[in-house]
Amino acid sequence: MSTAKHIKPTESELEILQVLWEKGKATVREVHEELSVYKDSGYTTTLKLMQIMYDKGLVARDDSSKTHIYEALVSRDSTQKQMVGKMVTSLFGGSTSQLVMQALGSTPPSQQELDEIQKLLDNLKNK
Amino acid sequence: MSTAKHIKPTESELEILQVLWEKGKATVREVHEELSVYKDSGYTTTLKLMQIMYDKGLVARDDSSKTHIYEALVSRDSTQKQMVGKMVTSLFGGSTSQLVMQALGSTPPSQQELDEIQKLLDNLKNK
DNA sequence: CTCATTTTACGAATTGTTTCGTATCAAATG
DNA sequence: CATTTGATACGAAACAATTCGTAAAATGAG
Repeated sequence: MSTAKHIKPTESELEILQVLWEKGKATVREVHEELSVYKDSGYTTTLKLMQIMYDKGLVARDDSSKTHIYEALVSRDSTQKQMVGKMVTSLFGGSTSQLVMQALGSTPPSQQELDEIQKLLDNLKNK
Repeated sequence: MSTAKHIKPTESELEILQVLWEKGKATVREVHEELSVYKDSGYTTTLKLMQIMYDKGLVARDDSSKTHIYEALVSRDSTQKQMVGKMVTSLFGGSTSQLVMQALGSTPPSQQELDEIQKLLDNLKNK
């Protein structure tokens, strides 16, 4: 039992999870390189954060060799679900459709993305 | 121009804004009563938070009489927009449609809500 | 008017997050 | 083997968010 599902990652932890979800497995160095593109905190900061995430159970770690290899323990999907759910209750009074309308209204996606959403919508309607 | 749009309310501040959006204007006491339903921090905690929000420019305050009357300075709509935007970048790699799909997929709205979304979708497609 | 109540103000403790400096260890290079 | 390089560990500072205790001021009841 993972018991980590209800842990809410912080902003910085989310950034790191992003990278891990994308890469699957990664060293601190690799994660830090990615973050460096848009952030300028030091290497040891990333290291410390990932150690904390390990303590919290957000990531797994293979420390069989000198350079440790990390991996996300929470899935992107479940984290998205958790945070979207939180947002729906805390900001949209529980109305999922309000959130959807807000999202679609403020930054309209491309034609192709609209088609995908349409497909999902069609699916939901036939129930 | 409010200049407070880019301030990100904290979790607790959001709870207070919730009440202010609902009530329009309210005293600290009134806000605290509402929060008490599901939270058990003290009255002075709510007071302090609202004072901080005043300093930050998140709320307005009428202190012409002893009991001050507060009012939200940031709109529910713009706050939703801001937080949804943040979530899209930080959790969905910038893809609004991914957020929409996640939201629709995990807690499907009612038939009527689906129709509303469909209407918005039709609108977006004709552009 | 006096006292109890309600309110704001404010300092400060507590807790959580982010950041970095420094020590230490292991490995590679020469 | 000595030195440089690159990695982890760890403490602690800096900052932010939350919480409360206590004081002081205004109000209202008797």
